[in-house]
Amino acid sequence: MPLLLHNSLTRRKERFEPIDPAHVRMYVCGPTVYDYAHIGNARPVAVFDVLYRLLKRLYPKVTYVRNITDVDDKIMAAAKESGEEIDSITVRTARAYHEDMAALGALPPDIEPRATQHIPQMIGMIGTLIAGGHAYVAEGHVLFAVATKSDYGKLSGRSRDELIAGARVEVAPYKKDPADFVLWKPSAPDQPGWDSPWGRGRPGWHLECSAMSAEYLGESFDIHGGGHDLIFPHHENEIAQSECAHGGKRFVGTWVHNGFLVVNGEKMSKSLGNFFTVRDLLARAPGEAIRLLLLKTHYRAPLDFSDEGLRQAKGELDRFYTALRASADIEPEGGETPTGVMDALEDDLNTPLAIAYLHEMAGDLNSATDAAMKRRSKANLLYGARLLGLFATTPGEWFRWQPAGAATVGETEIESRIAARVAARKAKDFKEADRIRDELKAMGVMLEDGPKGTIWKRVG
RNA sequence: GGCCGGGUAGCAAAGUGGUAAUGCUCGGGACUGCAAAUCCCGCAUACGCCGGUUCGAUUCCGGCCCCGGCCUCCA
Repeated sequence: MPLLLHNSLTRRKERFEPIDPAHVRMYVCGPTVYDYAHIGNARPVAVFDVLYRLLKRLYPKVTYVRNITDVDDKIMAAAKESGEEIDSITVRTARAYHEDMAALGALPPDIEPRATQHIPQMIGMIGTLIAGGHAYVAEGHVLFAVATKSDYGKLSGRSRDELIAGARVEVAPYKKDPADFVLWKPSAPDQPGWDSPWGRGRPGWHLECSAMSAEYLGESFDIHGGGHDLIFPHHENEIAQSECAHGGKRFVGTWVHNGFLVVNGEKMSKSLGNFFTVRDLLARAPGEAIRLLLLKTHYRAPLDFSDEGLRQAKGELDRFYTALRASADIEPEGGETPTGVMDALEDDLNTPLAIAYLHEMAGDLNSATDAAMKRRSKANLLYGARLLGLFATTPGEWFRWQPAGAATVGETEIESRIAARVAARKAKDFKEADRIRDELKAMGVMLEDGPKGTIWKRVG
């Protein structure tokens, strides 16, 4: 079946038709690096990682660009508050971001451009916009003239008049039109800035994505993604800048936006202070459990984050890894993504349905009676998970995971106690055997007696 | 107010014009010294409300209610 994606521009699920089937190009808005990523920031990373994997399966070449915003007023504010140098903050935070996203099993993008390294491209684009009559200089600022883009508002579904009517902020006096937005703004001597034809200054937020996507993906490309909240004004303004700078050429074919992650029904955000960083969560659950949690809900639906949800996601992976561990000696047969999983993902990234198939396959594997069936169902489970980026670890590693700061007991110690228990059981001293089992359980180690002997796992 | 997403069993979460996947929870059984894991069976009379179209709607259309988001930095 063809790949279907919900396009925010048409508000419909439509067949994905790449501009060049030989080379699919995707841009996703990345982080502003001034603080650790929270779980809400991680949702688009997980979602677009699945899309990236799927596209790579479907097309010979895919270029995935995700930017890093390293010049921004929030970064400047963070530097002022802590006294840490801006460069130090952005480098350190970007590194932490990479670590956290890797822990979630996300593949790195092909290109990860930084705003500060593309100032000339941005200045060039502003020049083009001014020359084309789409931008003007006012009091050291360069502003985009919204009135020059007749279809401005097509993505967010709002007219220029509505924007002005709904505006809740004071309009800067130098704007010709209240809806105009900043392309370039002047920097004070103590603020980061670059020389430009309009004086020393820095770019407006929307501009970097237009300049960098053009640099690496061309004036028109296939998919642009990000969180739902970016539709307005960020993506709307990107369209305006890019299309006006490129002679009206269509900027992006398919806009994909993920829904919000909420906590207790409320939006999670840094400004509300009700957020969990990925870092904190990784101390409480394996990264893959966080990833599964993010993919268990369809990407466009709201996702209510909770400890119970995280616990359940961990439990589901326990089930999968239990099945894999029990079939460790089975050689998987066949290497195809199962049709159910493939169809689900091609239908607008239906990850919850794909995961449901995974559960059925785990059941098939557990209940398989003959070797051929086992080989086949193990292959289905393994290859089904691959596009979702799951089962990145081995059952052995998975069952060794424990939360940070947990009471711990060494593996040799565990083995020797198990040996003592085996001896006790052999001697029919079940009281002693149960005592050892309870003792280990108190230390977070669960025992399972099976035909092949006793195995153990750590539990969170 | 405008725009967008959502409202499915105890929880989570898919989906469909002909009485609805999957996982967890729960009950029974098998296995086990007992457990755990696994398997088998079962469970609940689950589709926000009101109309309309239809032989038939949870699914299509209209209206309404509720939750959340955007309209200001934000994934």
